[in-house]
Amino acid sequence: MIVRFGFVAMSVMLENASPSRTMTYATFSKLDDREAALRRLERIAEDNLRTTLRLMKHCVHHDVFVYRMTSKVIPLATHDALKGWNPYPPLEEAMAEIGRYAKEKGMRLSFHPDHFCVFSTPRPEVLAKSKEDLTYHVTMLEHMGLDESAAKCNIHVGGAYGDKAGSAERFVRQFRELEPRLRNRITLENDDKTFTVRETLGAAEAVHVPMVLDIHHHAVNDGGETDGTLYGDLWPRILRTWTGPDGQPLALPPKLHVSSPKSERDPRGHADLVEVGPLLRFLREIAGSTDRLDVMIEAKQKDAALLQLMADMRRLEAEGAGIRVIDGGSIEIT
DNA sequence: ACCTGTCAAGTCTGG
DNA sequence: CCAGACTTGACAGGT
Repeated sequence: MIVRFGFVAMSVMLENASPSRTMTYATFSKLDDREAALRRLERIAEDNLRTTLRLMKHCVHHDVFVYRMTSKVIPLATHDALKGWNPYPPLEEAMAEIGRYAKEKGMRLSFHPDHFCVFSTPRPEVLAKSKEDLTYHVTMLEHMGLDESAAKCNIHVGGAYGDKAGSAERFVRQFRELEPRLRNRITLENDDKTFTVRETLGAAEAVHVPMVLDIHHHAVNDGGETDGTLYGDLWPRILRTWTGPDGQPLALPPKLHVSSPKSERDPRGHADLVEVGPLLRFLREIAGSTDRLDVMIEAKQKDAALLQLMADMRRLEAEGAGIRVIDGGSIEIT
């Protein structure tokens, strides 16, 4: 099994490399020339896209081909007071360049809309806002020229509202009503408080989208599953969500999210780095089940955490741990 | 240059 | 029923 590693949004190694620069609405609304203010937002967005491309080159330099872009590319993109603003035309070239570079280098790009994208909500206005938010992310991928087989948006099922089963059903119902353009862009991830692996998997199967397994979320919200049910039942079903109707693997390999608990006091928080031991144990358990796997590192130290993890992998390789480090961003479990 | 409070958002909890 | 917690990186405004 070939495993590629990636990281999220920003680098702690590069200087002045935030892809999430912004302007608050308070500042925007104080500017008296609205058109000029909009141009300023567009300029910030363009800078964020240039920085995103710079981060992608940084990835490739380190043999990293899995990268999640920040959701905060276009400041105030979905703000209610900016309805009617079309920020995309001036950003088209910058977005196209990102897509071209990703395809040229074989990079897997993704988005993870924040927890405000909730298709289980009972509130129509929140559902409408969720559609808007997802549309924003999908529109960017479209402008990048990355089709739905190449780039996805990962979300959670959402809130439980005191009735988890009913909320899951509402998720499925409301999700099915989405335009195919949005539906076909989704992956679903188990969360750390509410929807467990089994519950998320049920929803993913019902709406026919791939499921991303977050092993840290599972550790703190396991729904009483054992290793036996995880490896014997749930994981094979998760893998099946990454195949087409013909049973053939999708273009995108299955994806895993990995992080380590921040502390005993805050077990759900993300630590600076990722512990190599538990991750490697998991990878070994599933090594025979798929040829390829992409692992998203979600650590406070971002790219530095990925580099440290790879250094740990090299050490284990030298100790004869049955892994082969292929390059700076991928390993083979043998 | 640095520090503290605020911002975005929706859900959930405590009072 | 409403205020505050939660989460995160960056702004905004003060020193």
